[in-house]
Amino acid sequence: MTRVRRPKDPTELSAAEWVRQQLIEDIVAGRLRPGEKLCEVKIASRLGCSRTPVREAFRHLGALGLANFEKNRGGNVVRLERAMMLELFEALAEVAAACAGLAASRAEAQRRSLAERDWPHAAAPAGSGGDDDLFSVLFGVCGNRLLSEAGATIRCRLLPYWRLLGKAAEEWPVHGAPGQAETVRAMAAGDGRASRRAMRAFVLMARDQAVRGLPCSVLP
Amino acid sequence: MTRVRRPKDPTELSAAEWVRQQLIEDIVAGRLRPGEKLCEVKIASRLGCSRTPVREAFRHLGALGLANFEKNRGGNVVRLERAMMLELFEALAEVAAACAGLAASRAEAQRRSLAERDWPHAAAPAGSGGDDDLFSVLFGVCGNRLLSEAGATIRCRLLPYWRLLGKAAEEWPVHGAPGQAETVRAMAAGDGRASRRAMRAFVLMARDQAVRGLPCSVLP
DNA sequence: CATGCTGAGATTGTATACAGCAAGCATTTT
DNA sequence: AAAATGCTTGCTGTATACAATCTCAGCATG
Repeated sequence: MTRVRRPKDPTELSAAEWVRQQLIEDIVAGRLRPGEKLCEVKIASRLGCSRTPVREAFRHLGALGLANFEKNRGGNVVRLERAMMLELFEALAEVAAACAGLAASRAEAQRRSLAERDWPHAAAPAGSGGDDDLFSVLFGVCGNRLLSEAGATIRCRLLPYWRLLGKAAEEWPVHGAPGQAETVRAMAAGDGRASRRAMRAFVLMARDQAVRGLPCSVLP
Repeated sequence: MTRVRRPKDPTELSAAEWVRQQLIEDIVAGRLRPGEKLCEVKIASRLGCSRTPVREAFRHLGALGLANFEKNRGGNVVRLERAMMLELFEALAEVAAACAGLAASRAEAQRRSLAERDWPHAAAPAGSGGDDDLFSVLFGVCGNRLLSEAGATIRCRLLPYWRLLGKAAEEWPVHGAPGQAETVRAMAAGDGRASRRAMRAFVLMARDQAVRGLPCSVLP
């Protein structure tokens, strides 16, 4: 893998933090693939720092659920099994539904802004980094940082697989748009119950499509 | 603070992990109080290890939201403000409601076992460590590890303040029991919608009582 | 041929050394 | 006297050294 050096900009970014961001990006973007071994020394030399910041970053990845580490045996990028992916989607559905429900009861101005946007692409686990898709905006206006973070974390864990959907993901906007639009309408109208229901259904539909789309070789 | 040494039992517990557990217990039990400064050197010497494992534990506390760390300036045990406590309770209500809803749709045997227990004390943020209160059991039977963990984490962040409620907490079982019983009944009956509603109302009631009970000196 | 042992190499866990940042205090300057 | 400046001290961030543990090829043995 190509060697990267951290920009020599000592402003506000410790090596540990930089490494952490770098590794998360690498995992989400698929440069570090599910199941891949994470070796402190190799990562450290690739990123041009010592093992210490790498270790701290590793522990953070572990806390986020993006990697597994066993004592004295190093770690791997988490490789989801079907059951776990179903759980992740289920949890995402619940958290997103809760966010939608709360968002529906927030200040009307914010909600109106939701209805007026045009939503770029489907949002289920969705666009790799852009922060203007349904979820990112939803998490922004729901008014509860904890739910937002929980949702964002869960989404992060699904993203590595999103890329692998390939063609199936291309069809997403087509099938996803109606559910997404319905959710947005309900939120804009301030109907909490309908928002929850629509959001939950939307994510669960995404789940079915994703689980169907991934062959057993990548999702055992 | 009294000096503690980790048991010299090399079975399956790295120093870092031990320190982490120790610090979490200290925070939840109030031995390390909200706002208290966390100094690597002092903690390390108190726990009889070097700074390295302590640093890793610190990062983990940060990820859990139990402590804040600023670059080059060390950290403190998180001190909640009223607004944040409200957010935590709100998030807990949503997550617990989701768990209750899911639990209501799981295998009947598990649900029946819920109805037959007798519930020791109220459960809102509740009992410091026991794992037989409503929440712990709920998280166990809801069948979704992610929601369980999210809920447990949020609860952990509230626990340090629970202790401070003092007399108000004593009254808890009285006011809390009805809502709790209703929630359990609904889950045992397999009524998802009622389970969610009852659980949400139950936690939000706990919130109001907690926020009322804490003076401004401890909850700015 | 299968099985178990062994020792070298690799990798992690922990301790320590060193450098850099931050806050407080004393001294100087106006 | 008040403000500015430069030390001093304590702490954190990172690198590196050392110890403990795991892995696995190679060999002996049944």
